[in-house]
Amino acid sequence: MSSPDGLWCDVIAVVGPTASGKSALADELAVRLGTEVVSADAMQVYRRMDIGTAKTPPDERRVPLLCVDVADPSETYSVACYEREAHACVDRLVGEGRAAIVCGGTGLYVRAALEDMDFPSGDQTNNPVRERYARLAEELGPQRLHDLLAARDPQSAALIHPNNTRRVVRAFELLEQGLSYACQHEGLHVRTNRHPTLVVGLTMDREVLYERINARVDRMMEQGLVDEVRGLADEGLAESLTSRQAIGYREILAALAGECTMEQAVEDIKRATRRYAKRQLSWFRGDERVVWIDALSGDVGSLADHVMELARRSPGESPDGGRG
RNA sequence: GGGAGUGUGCCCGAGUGGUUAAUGGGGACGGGCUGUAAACCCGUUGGCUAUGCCUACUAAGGUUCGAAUCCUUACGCUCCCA
Repeated sequence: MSSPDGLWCDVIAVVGPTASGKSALADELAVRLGTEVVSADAMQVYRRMDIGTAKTPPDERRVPLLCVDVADPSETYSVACYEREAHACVDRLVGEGRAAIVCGGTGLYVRAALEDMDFPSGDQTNNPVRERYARLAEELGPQRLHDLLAARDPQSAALIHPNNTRRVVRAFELLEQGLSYACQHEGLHVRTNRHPTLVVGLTMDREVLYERINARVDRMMEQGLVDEVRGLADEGLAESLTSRQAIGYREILAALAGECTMEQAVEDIKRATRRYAKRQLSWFRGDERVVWIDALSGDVGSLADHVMELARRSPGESPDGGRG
């Protein structure tokens, strides 16, 4: 294989919870390897959502940041769209004999970038079928909708908790396309990399992480998060299906609508971010490919040294690396 | 100084003599996840040498077969009159 710069891998993924320093490390790695960074973040795909998504400002990027600013906040983006774009970016870099640096905290997007997810083709996220079942869910209530699914597709129903209406609706949507949620669920845990990949996970002491999150939210406020949200609200963010669900945006939106004080909104953002970090940790802990390194063990430079060492070792000697 | 309240698990807050280790909410922790994923959903949350035991509703006594629930005192907090 091409293995650039004496590396055993073609892709280096940097994952971990928010505020753990992924972006800086990815940027450093990309500089050293003369390559580019592919973002794996579900919210950074949106244009003009910069401060709240902690997008590295263009003038601070030393290498191109891909898969960022590819959608309008009014659009409803999805993993399937992301997968296509991410694969194109990764393949281009690898094709040029360069290692692709994938960096992000959205677990599902990371998988989409690294693996072939094979999402069934079909309608957009926003579609009449989904809307119809969503409405039905409201009429019947979660339990009865789930009962309905159980009658038509017991295997899928068994996999989805009755309260998880979103998934139940999605199962119906697949059913309409002649597919079963249960079928695609099979082999869910088999992770097959498209290219030889090193996945590095950044962790740190939970308390320190939370302090960093709090500080980062305060910084976002100083940088003008409220103005950013206000601007987006003027162009209809509040109606958007996906982007208004972003942490930081929905809370400020609520405050702007007079539902709570701005002070309360800031607290809500911090808490939501903490929880998000926890979920991210939970997701990545379940990924056996991840080689964890302590983000507090050194500065960006030494962390990059560490990663380079892992990437140069042959897969056989590395603790976990080469699988897939 | 006098009077009236109140004190519950990490926090808030129900419970006013008996299926009570104690409803509920928050927080925290853990988990799930294949087209909204920063979303959506679930579980745990006194301790243990655990099919049972111990410690628990400010503290110490008391009443009772039995108390977080009733009584006494102490301490803390709140309010009212001075």
